[in-house]
Amino acid sequence: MATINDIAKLAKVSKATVSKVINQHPGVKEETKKKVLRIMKQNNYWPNSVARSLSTHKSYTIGIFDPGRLNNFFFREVFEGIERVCGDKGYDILYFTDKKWDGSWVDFGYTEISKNRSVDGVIMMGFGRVETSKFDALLASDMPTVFIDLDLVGKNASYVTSDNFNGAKTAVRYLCQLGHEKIAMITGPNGFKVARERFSGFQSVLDEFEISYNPDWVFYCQYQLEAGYEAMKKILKMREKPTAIFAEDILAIGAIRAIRDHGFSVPEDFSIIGFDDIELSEHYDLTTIRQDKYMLGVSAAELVLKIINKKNSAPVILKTGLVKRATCRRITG
Amino acid sequence: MATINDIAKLAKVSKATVSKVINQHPGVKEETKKKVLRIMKQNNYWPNSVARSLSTHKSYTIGIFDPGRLNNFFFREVFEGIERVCGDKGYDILYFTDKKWDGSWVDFGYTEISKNRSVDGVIMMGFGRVETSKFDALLASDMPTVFIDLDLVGKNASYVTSDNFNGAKTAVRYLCQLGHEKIAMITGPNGFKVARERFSGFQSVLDEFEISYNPDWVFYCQYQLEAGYEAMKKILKMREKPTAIFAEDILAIGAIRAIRDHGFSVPEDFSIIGFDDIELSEHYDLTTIRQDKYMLGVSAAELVLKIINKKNSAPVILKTGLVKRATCRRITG
DNA sequence: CTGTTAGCGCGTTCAA
DNA sequence: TTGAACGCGCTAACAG
Repeated sequence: MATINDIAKLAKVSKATVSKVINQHPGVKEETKKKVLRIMKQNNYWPNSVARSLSTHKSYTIGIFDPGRLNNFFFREVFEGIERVCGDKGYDILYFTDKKWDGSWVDFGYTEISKNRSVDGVIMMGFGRVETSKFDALLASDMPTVFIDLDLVGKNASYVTSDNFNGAKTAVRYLCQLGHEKIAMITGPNGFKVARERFSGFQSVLDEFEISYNPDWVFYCQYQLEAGYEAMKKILKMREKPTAIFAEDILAIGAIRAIRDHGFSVPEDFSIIGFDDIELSEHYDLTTIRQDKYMLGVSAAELVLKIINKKNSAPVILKTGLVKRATCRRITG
Repeated sequence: MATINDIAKLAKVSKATVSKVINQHPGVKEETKKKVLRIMKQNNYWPNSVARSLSTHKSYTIGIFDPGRLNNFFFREVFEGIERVCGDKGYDILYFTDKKWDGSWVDFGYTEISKNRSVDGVIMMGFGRVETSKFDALLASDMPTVFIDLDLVGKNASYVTSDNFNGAKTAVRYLCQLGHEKIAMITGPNGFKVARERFSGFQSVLDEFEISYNPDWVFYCQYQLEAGYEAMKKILKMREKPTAIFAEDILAIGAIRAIRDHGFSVPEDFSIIGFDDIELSEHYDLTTIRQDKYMLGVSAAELVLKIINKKNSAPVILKTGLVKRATCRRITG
């Protein structure tokens, strides 16, 4: 690979001059500029980005921390949005792997890892739990940071999220309007921020419709199909059963499978409404609340670039929408 | 962030000594080593990887080119395997985004992009078409490279793939053994290497069972559910219909949906066998040939690391397996 | 065993 | 308008 020195010699100028044309600095005679550019083309030269990073402290790279390893129906779509924006702006993506040998990310610190690799900013996704202390250093640092679905702000940190509270309200309200008064909720771990917000929306609508809240009909579980399945099995064993269930998509799908496996059907016996609208949901004809995952990624990337460029860093909250499919029906009191 | 100089001063040694303890070079007195290590800990110091890359020409980073942008049921799982191995070995992953502004990857060249970013090796995935010319430069270069599902070898290049030919044979043979003699195939674009191999396997078994080959029952289409749906619609309109269909999973699922939408059922009216065993397949209870996608990723990452370390670089071909579920039935001649 | 010195490839003053 | 010289943080001979 040719270096800036090679080009300088071939063009019979100093490397400083070459550097100036590369970076489009003014103060280079048009003639020599042309010449340098030509030599660069001829030698298929492109400045080495590592050396450049070392001296500019800028890498045109966005780091991503993602404990879910993309093994998740949700964040895969988010990733697409991030990729699109980064590509358009000339950034590549550094996906931080989870190193076993150094005690993993948390022990070493997100800030250190990011600075060490000289990424220009980081996106934190898939950290659902509400234990913000491990992010303290990052929030206090000057590393441009954007959290997805965790409303943390800091010196150079902000977040993007869907409007979980209102999305949940839309879901439950829809159920109520169809005549349901006995509504269960199967949701994520109690420690998860998004799960809490959705639960708040759920309760809020119950109040609104003056429906009494039954704690036996609320299930907290891991975000896995099997967990939704098990929760539904418990519901099926109750003497007093709900007529409708609100659950995040993957859990809703688990519930649907449990219902079918036990000889019941959807929506005849139970109405189900989801939250997320993951790809799988369409295959189950699941009525659900759609989160625009691609836009979540786009927004996160755009926001981190804004912070990098010292523009505003206001959090972004995305609207959700009701997607009516076939798992909810009207019931008559 | 502390630098090696800061540590050297604090420890009252030269930075060369610090460098030696960092890199675990022999020839440092145990005592000074302890001291340096202690100072490093105290100052939360970790060597800057960019500077280190500049002087060592090694970055502990594996690059990935993936035109499918992970927006694909298949490569998402592959990615997990890559991530696992890279993480265990201390490598991060640089995901090359598709830049619009520089004429995209192909115009600028995979080799240049890789060298420019100083990645230690690259994995090429999701390049299905058989147009190998655009890889010529990469194959001739000394950049350690591993292709997934494209049997290209070069100076420092090799590949991993599933045994598509034998996998396809297993699938079709299973159908034949169930008594099917009228078998259609819905497959990917004719230009795709994996599609060709599977088609060869298909034909091979037809010969083996002395079944005449009917070209009207072979459909080439994009790897999209809708394409499988449309192909099946055509089959449904034929007067002489096959009794079984062999198709890659996403196409098989499209076919199943078409069959159901038109009032027929699986496997009563048509037996369907897939290839891939993507996540979605289980939800359709699709009998299929499983590719170990996670292992494909693991193997690719291990192979590229071997090449980097000048070990052997023999191609890896992974076995496939038959996963019996509910979409195939025995028929009586 | 330890320190000095010279790069790695590029950006950026500051003179000329 | 151009170039010499220094610095980014670290590694790698080579001396001492």
